[in-house]
Amino acid sequence: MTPLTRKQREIRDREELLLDVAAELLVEQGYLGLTMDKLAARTEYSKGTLYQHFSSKEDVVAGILARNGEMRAVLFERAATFLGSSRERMGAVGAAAELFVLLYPHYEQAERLVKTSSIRAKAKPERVQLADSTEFRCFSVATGVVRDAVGSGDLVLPEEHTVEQITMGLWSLYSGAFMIRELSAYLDESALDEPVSVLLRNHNLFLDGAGWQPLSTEHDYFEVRERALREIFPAEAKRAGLIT
Amino acid sequence: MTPLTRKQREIRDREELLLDVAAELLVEQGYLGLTMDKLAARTEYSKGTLYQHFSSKEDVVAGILARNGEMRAVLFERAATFLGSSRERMGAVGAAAELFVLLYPHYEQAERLVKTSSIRAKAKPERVQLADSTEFRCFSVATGVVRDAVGSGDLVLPEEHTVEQITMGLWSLYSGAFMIRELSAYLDESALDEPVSVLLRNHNLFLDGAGWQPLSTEHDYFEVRERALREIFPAEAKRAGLIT
DNA sequence: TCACGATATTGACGATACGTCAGAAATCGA
DNA sequence: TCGATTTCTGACGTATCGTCAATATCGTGA
Repeated sequence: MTPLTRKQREIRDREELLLDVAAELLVEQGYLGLTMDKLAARTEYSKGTLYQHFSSKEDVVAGILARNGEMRAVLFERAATFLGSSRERMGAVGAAAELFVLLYPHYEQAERLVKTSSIRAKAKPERVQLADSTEFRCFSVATGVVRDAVGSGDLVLPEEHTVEQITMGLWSLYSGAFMIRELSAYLDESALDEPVSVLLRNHNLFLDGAGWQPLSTEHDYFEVRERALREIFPAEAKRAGLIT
Repeated sequence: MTPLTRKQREIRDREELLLDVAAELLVEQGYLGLTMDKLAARTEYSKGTLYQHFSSKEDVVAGILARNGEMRAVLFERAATFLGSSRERMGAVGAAAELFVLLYPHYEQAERLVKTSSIRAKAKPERVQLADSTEFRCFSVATGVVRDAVGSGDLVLPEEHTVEQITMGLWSLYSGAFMIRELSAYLDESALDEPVSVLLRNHNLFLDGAGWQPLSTEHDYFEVRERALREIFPAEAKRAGLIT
């Protein structure tokens, strides 16, 4: 790595600023309210300059996704270092996922947009790939924990099942819960007032179903979650209001 | 209900046509490629006429969602009439969910868009509510089956758990799997080649974890799925290629 | 310090798409 | 048949995207 010139640093910093302001706009006014003219006005750069960074409005959204995806991957990787049984480590990874959606509430919106194929198609391929790769890193971290569980004997895979399948089940449980949580903002009156504690309970049911030891009936995974947050993410969890 | 006049029928039929063509455009060219001018040109109506039906482009997408949502709700309601144990009936509901995504592949795309708040905000509130209510009907059908299971003693809810929570877990498993399936179109190389059989396996793990009798270790739920499709949805399942 | 070529920035502009509305066309009723 | 009413139409005003010729800034060597 050669050191960056001043100019290169300026450009990198400017891109950060642009993404910050774009994320703000996305939260405040949604996808349709995020316009290149507004972004230019708020950042006090011209539209031409914006287009030196991003090929299109959709590319801006992909940029937001890629940047926050990187943060999520880092959280997942840190979570996997939690000291404990394999199932406890998976609990820590779940806690990281939870923490992430609280810290970056606009991520899901950007994700949904970039997963819409016609929007994805207009973003720079490199940026889309970068965003995808951060998601893949997260998935890999989780799969690694499942694999460790199989290796240590904590988890005996039922016949025909694979480690990826278990990961995919958990992944689905989390993404479904987060989606419902976000939606409940306008659906409000649902019998599911506390999506997050529901989430950990379902995480436990699923892993119990797979026979991953120790079962939730024998171990307090709510306590594990709390401990993981305190030990690995003290600052972030405080910021998100998950611990005091 | 008073009978519809000829004019009213014409208008209703026209709306069907508009939604058909709009769904076509959405599939072919995506959200950004679906334009009101194209829709007008293809249907040979003028833009003014389009706007007598829909308040905006976003409203068109919500219209697609509401119409297909209605079909999904009907499939779910039929599935719940499957004769068998409570857990077998839930298997039938899962099969309906699977069938639906195969029959209406564009539904998910429309759903993702309408769940994006700024897009939802531009559609007619009645139409959005209609789309929401069809989803709620599906959720209710599933919850009803869980409740029956509790009533019959097939399922003893673990302490602090609720029927809605079980439904939400299953719902998440399905929506997560469908999302990944759709995405794998461009992510391709994943260790998850057969998202759907993975799905039923995860469905089983989750319900086993909840202790819903009879457990998948004691009963062949792949056979149940097959039977449900043949008995309740013979025509649709054939069309989707799930049975021959 | 200044001059000059290279690089970065700007904002006006063309193109496209949305949503509207005044006028044209079709329908209805007497 | 003809006027009233409803429906339909597409040209138009506005907004936003993405471009590019013109302008400003920067870096460097005399």
